Formats: sequence, structure tokens, C-alpha cells
Amino acid sequence: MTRSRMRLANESWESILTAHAALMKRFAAEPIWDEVSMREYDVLYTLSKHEGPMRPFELGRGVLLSQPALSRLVERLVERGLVERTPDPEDGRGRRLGLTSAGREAQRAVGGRHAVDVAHALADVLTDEEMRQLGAIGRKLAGGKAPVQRSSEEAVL
Amino acid sequence: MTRSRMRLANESWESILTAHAALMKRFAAEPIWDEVSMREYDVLYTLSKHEGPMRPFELGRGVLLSQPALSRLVERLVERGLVERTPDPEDGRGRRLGLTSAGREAQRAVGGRHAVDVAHALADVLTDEEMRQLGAIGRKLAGGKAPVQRSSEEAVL
DNA sequence: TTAAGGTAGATGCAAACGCATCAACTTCGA
DNA sequence: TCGAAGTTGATGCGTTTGCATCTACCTTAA
Repeated sequence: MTRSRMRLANESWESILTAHAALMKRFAAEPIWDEVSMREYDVLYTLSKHEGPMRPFELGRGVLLSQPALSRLVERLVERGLVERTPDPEDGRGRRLGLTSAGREAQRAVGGRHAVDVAHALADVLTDEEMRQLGAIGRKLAGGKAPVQRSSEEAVL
Repeated sequence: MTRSRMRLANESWESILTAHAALMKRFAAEPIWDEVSMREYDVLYTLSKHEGPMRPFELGRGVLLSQPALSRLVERLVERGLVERTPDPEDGRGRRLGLTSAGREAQRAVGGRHAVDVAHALADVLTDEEMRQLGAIGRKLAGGKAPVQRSSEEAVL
């Protein structure tokens, strides 16, 4: 990889990190996170997008939390009646997570308001074409291949 | 705003959120965060980019942390000799933050290795043109205008 | 069949976080 | 000029997080 290409990659990553932080702060400041926090909403939203029950480790891939933190966050949501957690009949180790009707309702209520804020934050400064580009780039990055073994030093372990 | 434009904005935001989470997890898994954690590095990096000393509240804009959390994180970095914190002569409330030479060295060491990982994560799946687009979009989003008063309901408060 | 190794999720515990609040200082209008 | 309001950064405190570890279950191969 050329030096300039490496620099380009790092500059664009920094740019997106800065934008991410700025927008997250802006969204967090909105007065819509009373019933569920942003992180809790993230979990409810991910569950709502998923057909049928979801395994905790699948959920973990989409959420920026450690496995124990997610386990406990889910537990709190269960206690609050927003998420249902049952044993997985096909895998004795696993659990199946799903929204309760109260959880679905909470997700829809908060989600509706949040979507308006998101739409303003992006659509007010980006063209349709830019939003399409952003979506396409995001999908490429998220689906990007896993890191590879790079050094023989690690390979021997 | 049309419904389809609102949907486009939300889809692209979700796409970038997913990519952000996936990449952050990938970077976090790299074995380079022994001396400084990712959040600490974020602070060191932001300070390193800044000409001269920096005010904590400026630093806070770029870092996704609450003001008290940042205040304490900085305090830990000061105790570890990576950051220098002195009173601001021009504003009695303020502080001036700067990297010590050890802090600059730590930032460079970790930053060099991290930059390689970042470069691979992006450049392996994006074209130069896409990286340029991402950078431009990020800058537009980060510089985006502050949220406006939207409803008369809030305006009366 | 069974023991070794791998994976999913939960738990103990110290560290870190966010909210509310405070103290110190600056700014601004009367 | 002086008091009220705003801003900056720190601190008390309850909650949440991550790391290490544990249990339970699945998978694989001898």
C-alpha cells in the first residue's frame, strides 16, 4: 500500500470518527431518552429489525459493548419487561431474545422521534447522492473481511 | 422533507453506525492498547493534532465522553505523566492541556501501529474515490449546523 | 463412547462512567 | 460598578462497564 493511500484512509477514518462523535452528542442531547437510554435503544432497535428471536452473540456483533456488559444490559431490559429471554431449544448454551409488546412499543415510540433528529442531522447538510454514497460505503466497511494473521510471530502461538 | 429522503438519511446513518461499531471492535481487538486504552489514545491524538495547549472543553467536543468523565480521564493521564495540565493565565476558570514528551512519544508509538490497522480496514475494501467521498461527507457532517429550535412547544420554555 | 477442546452466556470485582451539583471565574446589563 | 446570569472544570455518588473467570453445553476425534 502506498503512503498516500494509507494517509487517505486515515484521514477519512478520522473524519468519520469526528462526525460520529459530533452527531452522537447531538442526538444524546435530544430530550427523547427518558424511557430508554441510547444504548438500550440500540439493542431494542437491533432486535426489532431481526426476524424472530435473536441470539445474544448475534446481537453483540451489532452493538458496541463487551459481552458481559451486553448480558447485563439485556438482563435489565428483561426485568423492565421490554425484552423476553428464553432458553434456546436447539442449543442448550444459548438464549433467544425477543421484544415484548411493551418493548416493541417503546422502540417504536423512541425510534420515531429519533428518526426525525437523524433525518435532520444528515439531510440538512448532505445531498441525496451523498447519503447514498455514505450508505454504500458503510455497507462495504461493515461487511469488510476479518483481520488476517499478519506475523509469523503470532502464528506460532 | 419528503418521506423517502428521511428514509434515505436514516438508512445511511444506520449503515455508518454499523460500520463504526464493527471497525471499532476490530481495532479494539488489536494487541496495541497496552500502554494506553483506545479512549486515552483518542485524547492523546486530539492533543497531538492541536497547536499549543488545549482547553478541556475544546477537547470535549472531539471526544465522546461526558465532561466529568473527560476531566477524570485527563487527570489519570496527568498522573501517569502523559499530559500536562496548568492553569490558564487568560481565564481563571480554565486549564491548559498539553502532551508531555512521554505523552507525545506514547501517542506516536501507538498511533503508528493503529494507523496501519486503520489503513487496512478501509483501503482493503474502499477505492480512493470512496475514501475521498467518506472524508468529505464526514467533514460536512461534523461541521453541520447546530440543532435548531423546532417547535413552539419548546420555545416557550 | 468418551475425553479434550471450543463456544455461549453469566458472574465477581475493580475501574470508569453519567448525572447532579458545586466552586471559581467571567461576562453582561442596569 | 455591581449584581445576576453564564461558563468552565471538579467532585459526590449511584450505575454501568470491562476483564478475568466460571459454568454449562456442544463438537470433534481417538
